[in-house]
Amino acid sequence: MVGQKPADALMVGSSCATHKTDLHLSADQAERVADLFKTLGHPVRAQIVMMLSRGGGDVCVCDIERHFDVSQPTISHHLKKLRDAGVVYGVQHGLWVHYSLVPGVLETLRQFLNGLD
Amino acid sequence: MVGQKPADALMVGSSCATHKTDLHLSADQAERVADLFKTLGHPVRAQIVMMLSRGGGDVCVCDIERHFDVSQPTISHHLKKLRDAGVVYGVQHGLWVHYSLVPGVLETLRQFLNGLD
DNA sequence: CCACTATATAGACAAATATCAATATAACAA
DNA sequence: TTGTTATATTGATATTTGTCTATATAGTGG
Repeated sequence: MVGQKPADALMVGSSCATHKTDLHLSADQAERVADLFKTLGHPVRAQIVMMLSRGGGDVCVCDIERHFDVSQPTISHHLKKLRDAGVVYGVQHGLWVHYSLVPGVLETLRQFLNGLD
Repeated sequence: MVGQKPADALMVGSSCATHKTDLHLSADQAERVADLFKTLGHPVRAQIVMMLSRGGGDVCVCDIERHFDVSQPTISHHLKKLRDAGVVYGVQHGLWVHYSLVPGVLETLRQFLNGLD
């Protein structure tokens, strides 16, 4: 939880003219949303997610590696970040591991974005 | 541009069974999408964006500061990151500055997310 | 001009991140 | 068992990030 004031500190007055600032998003929810955004906030990870989506899942790590000009451990590191955030999962098939998107996990972000503008 | 292979390196064969990995997202586009995601990838910034949306724009910095338990320069720093990413803009009104969302800027992300799953 | 206020900037520092080379692990195959 | 291969982990290192205090900037009002 980062720098969040208690709820009863919201909506107090000020001398300037704008007060339309209630959040409608708890600090916990903000934390989860931000964590997902951060996870997608690297070009390699954004593209991995897109590959898994486009490929319909079950994409081999060896095929992921081919698309990028970074080392194998770096790809493995990005996959771990995606796994830890609950965005993807991997299944072992013999020597290979096939990755897929966790279904519905990006719904949180869609809802956040659709609530905006 | 981060660790992106040239396009002609895509879709080569492998000994494992999955090859459904064409990207449909250029490296430049991935960079922009990731940059926006990264910008929203902090709980304070995610909540600032939500406040601006909920408030319909023209929200005073002084009202933003009230919601968080971090110092004034830290809020200023986060607003700068949001400005630099083209997510928000501020207009001076006397001593105060009113921030708003840049209209439509999050459309890129909606499109990215709606193309997934 | 001077004091006061809101916001931004500069500088310092700790923590987190991205990357790579080297190594470990685990599954297959001979 | 021994070798080979795909992926993960470890450890080192450079860069980036988030935060603070202190200070600057710019607008308001006497």
